Amino acid sequence: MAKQFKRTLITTALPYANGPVHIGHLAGVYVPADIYARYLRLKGEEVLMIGGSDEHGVPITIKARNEGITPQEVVDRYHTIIKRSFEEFGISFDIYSRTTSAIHHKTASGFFKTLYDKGEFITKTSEQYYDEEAKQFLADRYITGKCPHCGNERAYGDQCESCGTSLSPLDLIQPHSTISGSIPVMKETTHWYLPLDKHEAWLRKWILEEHKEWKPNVYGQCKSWLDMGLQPRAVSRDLDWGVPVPLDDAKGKVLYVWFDAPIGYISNTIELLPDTWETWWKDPETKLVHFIGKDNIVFHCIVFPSMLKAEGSYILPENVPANEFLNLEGDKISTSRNWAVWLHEYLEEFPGKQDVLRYVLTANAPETKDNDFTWKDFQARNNNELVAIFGNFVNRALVLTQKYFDGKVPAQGIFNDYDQQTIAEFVAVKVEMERLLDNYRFRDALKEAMNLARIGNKYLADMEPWKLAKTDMERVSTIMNLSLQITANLAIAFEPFLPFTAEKLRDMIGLNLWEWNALGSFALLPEGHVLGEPALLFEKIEDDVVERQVQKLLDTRKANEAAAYKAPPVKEKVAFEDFMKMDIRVGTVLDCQRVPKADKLLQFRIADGLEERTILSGIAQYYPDPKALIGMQVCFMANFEPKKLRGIMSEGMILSAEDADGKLVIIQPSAKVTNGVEVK
RNA sequence: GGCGAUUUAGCUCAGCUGGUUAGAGCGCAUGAUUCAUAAUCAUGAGGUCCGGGGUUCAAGUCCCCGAGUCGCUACCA
Repeated sequence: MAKQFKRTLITTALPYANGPVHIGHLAGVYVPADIYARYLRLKGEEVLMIGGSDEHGVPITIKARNEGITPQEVVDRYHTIIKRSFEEFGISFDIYSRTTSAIHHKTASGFFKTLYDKGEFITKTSEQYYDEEAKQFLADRYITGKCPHCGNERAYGDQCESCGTSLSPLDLIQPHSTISGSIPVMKETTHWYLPLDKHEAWLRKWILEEHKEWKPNVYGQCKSWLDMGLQPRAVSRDLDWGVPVPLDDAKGKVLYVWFDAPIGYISNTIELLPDTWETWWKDPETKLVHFIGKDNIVFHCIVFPSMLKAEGSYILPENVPANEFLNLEGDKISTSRNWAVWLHEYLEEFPGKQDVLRYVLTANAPETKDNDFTWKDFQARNNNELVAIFGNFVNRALVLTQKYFDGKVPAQGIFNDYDQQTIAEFVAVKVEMERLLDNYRFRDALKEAMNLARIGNKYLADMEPWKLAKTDMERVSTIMNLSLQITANLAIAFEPFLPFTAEKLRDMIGLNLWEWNALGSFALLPEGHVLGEPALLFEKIEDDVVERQVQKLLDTRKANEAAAYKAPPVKEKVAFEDFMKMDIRVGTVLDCQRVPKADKLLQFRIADGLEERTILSGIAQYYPDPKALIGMQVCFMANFEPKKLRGIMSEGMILSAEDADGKLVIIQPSAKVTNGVEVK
C-alpha cells in the first residue's frame, strides 16, 4: 500500500467503436481517469494516460453488414467521433489510438506468439456451426434463427434481442447463416485457450492477500470468481475481422476480442513511445491503474493479469478503481434504445460548457453505487454550486478589486488572526484533497475543492471590505489581497476537475505559476500585478434549456415505443407437407410449477389425450402464479425431439405469442376442445 | 437459482477496527447583509439508519432470516 512508485500509467477502458460515447462512459471511466491524470501531472509526476477505440469483434461486422459498408468504415466513423469528442471535452489522453492500427496488430500477435511459444495455451476442439457456402465458421452473432424462448424469428446465436435472453447457437430453431442464408452444419474447430485455472494460486495471493484495499465490489467479485474456480478461456475465434492468429495452421482464426483489446493498452503505449514504452509496462516502479466500469472487473483483475503474468515480463495493475453505472432520468442508459446523453451532441448543444458536465458527473459520480443523472440536477448544480458559490466568489473578488484598487493586486499588509485561520483552512483542505484523490475518491475531493470557494465567500462576508472601505483602506487592501490569493488557489485546486474554467481563471488573473504544491500558498499574485478584465466563469442555465433536453429524451422514448414493434417479415414459403410434419395439439394443464433453481422455467404436466407429458417453458416471469394455469387448455408441439433442461425431460413446446414488449402470452383455443386434438 | 455489491434526512452521499443527543452538500424555513450572476453569510426544521430476529453493558456498525436495486453467471424446445 505504502509502496512508492516513480511513475503512473493510467489506462481507460477502450470504448467499443460501434457507437458514440455517452455520459455513462464519461462518469464511469474517462472523467475520473482524467482527474487522476491531471492531478498527478499537476504534482509534477510522470504520468501517461492511454486510451483508444476497441474496433474488432462481431457486433461491428454485423453493423457493417446491415449498413452495407465495411467494418473498417464503421470503426472509422465512430473512432473519429469518439476521438474528437474526447478532445473537445478535455480528456487529456497522451494518446488515443485504435486496435485496427498496424502497431496493435503486430503487438497483439506478438503477444500471442510469445505465450504460444512458452506453452501457455492449451488447445481444445469442439463442434461449431459452419457455413459451407461462405466457407467459414459462424460466430454466434452470424447465426439467426427462431428464439426457442419467445419465438422471435430473428434471434441471434448469442442473444435474442426481442426478449433479451442470452442464447447459445445450438439453442436456435432453424438456424441459418446471415452471410449466405444457407443452413449451417456442425463442424469441428480447434481453438487456443488460456488456462486460467493454472493461474489461480498466485491470483489468490495477489488479490485476496495483497490487495485488500481494492474497492469492495472489485474485491468481492474477484473473490467470488476465485472461489468458484477458474476455467480455461478461448483466446481465438473463427472470424475474419480482427488480429489473425499468427500460426500456420490458423487460417480464418483471429484473436478473441477480450484477448485483443487489453493488449491495445500496450500497443498504444508503444505507438506513443516506441523506444521507452517498456519502462511503463515492465518496470516495477511503474504504477499501473486501470479505470473501468463494473461490468469489466473480472477481465481487468483476473484475465488480463493472467495474460501479463503468462507473458512473464510485465507488471500487474496496482489498482482497478471500477465505477458503478450511471442511469439517466431513472432509466438504464442504452445505446440501442437511444436512451443516452451523447457527448458529441452535448458539446454541440452546450458549447463552452464542458466543465459543467464534468462537474455534475463528478459531483454525482457512481463511485459506490449506481447513480442517476437528471437534467434538473444538472441545472441545480450549475446554478446553485458553480454559479452561486465558485463563480460568484471569483466575481466578487475581482469586481471589488476593480472598484477599490483599479484592477491591481493591492498590498498584502499584515495578516491578522482571522486571515491566518483562513489560510490554515486552505492548507488543511489541500491535505484532505490529496488523501481523497490518492484513493480515487474524486466525488469527495471535488466537494473539498468547492469548500475552498465557500471559505472565500465566508471570508468576504465576515470581513465586509465594502464597509471598511469607508474607514480603513489599509485593511481593505489586505483583505482583497488575500481574496485574490484565494482566487489563484482556486485556479489550481480546480484544474484536475474543471480544466477549462481553471485556464480561463488563470488567464483572467494572469497566474503563470500553477502546480499542485503551490496550493496553500498566499503569495501567488505579487503586489501591483495587473489583473485582466473580470468575466463570469459560469452562467445560469434557465428552465427552458433543461426542459428542452428532457423533452428530447421523452421524444426519444416515445419514438422508441412506437418503433419497438415491427411485424417481422414473412418467412420463406413452405410446402403443405412441411407444415403437416409439425404435430401441434391441444392439451389441458394438469399441473404447473416453477422449476427449482431456474428463473425462467415453468414445468407443465399436460393431459394430451393419450397419456400425460411434461413440457418445460421459459415463461415463468410472465406467469408469477403457475397454479392459476391449471385447468387451462394450451397448444403444444407434440413431436419435438425431447430435450433435457435443468435435469428434467421436456417433451414438446408450449405455444405462446410474443407481444411487442417481449411479454409472452400462452395461446389457447377459443372454446373448450377435446384433449389431444390437432391444430391445423 | 448461484455469487458479488448496494439499501442511512425530500435529493446525492459520509459514517474506519461496535460506545455520549447519527453527519455533509443541495433543496426547504427564518434571520442578517448588499461587493456579487436575487448571488452570499448565519441559524433551524427534517432520519423506527430496508424489514424481522439474535449476540453485547452498548449495533447504522457484528451474526442469522427475508425484501428491493445493480452487476457477473446459470437456465430459456
